[in-house]
Amino acid sequence: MPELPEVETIRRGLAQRIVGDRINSVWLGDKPQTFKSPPQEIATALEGAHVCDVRRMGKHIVIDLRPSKRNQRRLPEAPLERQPVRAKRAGGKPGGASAAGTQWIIHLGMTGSLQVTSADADILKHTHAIADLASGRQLRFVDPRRFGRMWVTSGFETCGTEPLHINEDDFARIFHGRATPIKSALLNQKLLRGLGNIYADESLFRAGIRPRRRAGSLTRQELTRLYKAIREVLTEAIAAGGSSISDYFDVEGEPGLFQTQHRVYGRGGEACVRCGTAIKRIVVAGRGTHYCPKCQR
DNA sequence: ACTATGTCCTGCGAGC
DNA sequence: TGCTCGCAGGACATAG
Repeated sequence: MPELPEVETIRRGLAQRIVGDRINSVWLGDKPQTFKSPPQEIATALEGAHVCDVRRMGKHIVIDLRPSKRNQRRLPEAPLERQPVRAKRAGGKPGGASAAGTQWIIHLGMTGSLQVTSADADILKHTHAIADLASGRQLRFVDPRRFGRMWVTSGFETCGTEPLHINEDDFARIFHGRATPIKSALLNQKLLRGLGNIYADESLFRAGIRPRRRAGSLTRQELTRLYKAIREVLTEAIAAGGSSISDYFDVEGEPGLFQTQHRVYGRGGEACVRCGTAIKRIVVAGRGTHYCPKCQR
């Protein structure tokens, strides 16, 4: 399941391969829920567009496009998403630097992947979109379980703060007064964006905090440990090219390596790497949750 | 306003 | 061997 490190790995691979290229034509599949904009609108926005940049916001991939001359008509602005309660209004620049351009937004969901292939490569089952590039290659979106989504917009904004950008004080503030389990809070993209089930479990293990602890009950010392643990885990995972569990591969079809570094995720019943106690598996927020009952309090 | 839960979707592995 | 069943989970809708 692509979380921040996997999406970042994909972003880097994509940026290397498609920035500067142009989209000649687009094929979109017949699964309507994959497309959050009308398919015709996506096709119009993409066809002829020049790829300026590939960025990441949380788990979203943002492909910045300069529309073709023919299609300069502006897309509707992104609907204003409800602001998280404690989010401060960022100083008033409306839309941001690229508001003038078009953005192709892709969320990979659980099993989504993006591949840059030659035009004659076999088309995998569950391929939902293909963009023909001027270089002769194709950018393909494949997603067996169809939790992934794509759409086009301008001035894409999303709630939550990047866990690798936030400072420690703001991090601590996010959890203040919350009764929900800390694991649930970590998965809430409106608070922090980019953490998913794997890295939430791994971060809590490194911080020595039980997943069911009420978020608001964490001491400042624990929050400091958690802040550092998250940064450490994400940084290491990005360096390893992400974790390959089930369907994850980067744009070249290469798996990540971080799964060998998992200390609790997917290790229910096995011995804790630190103390040897059996790792417990419980369900929190409807998600499989793994922790060491001795190391995590 | 916050929190918890059900829903979507397919592949895979366990069990018989 | 071949079948059924249950599980995996990110984001969103809905209910409490």
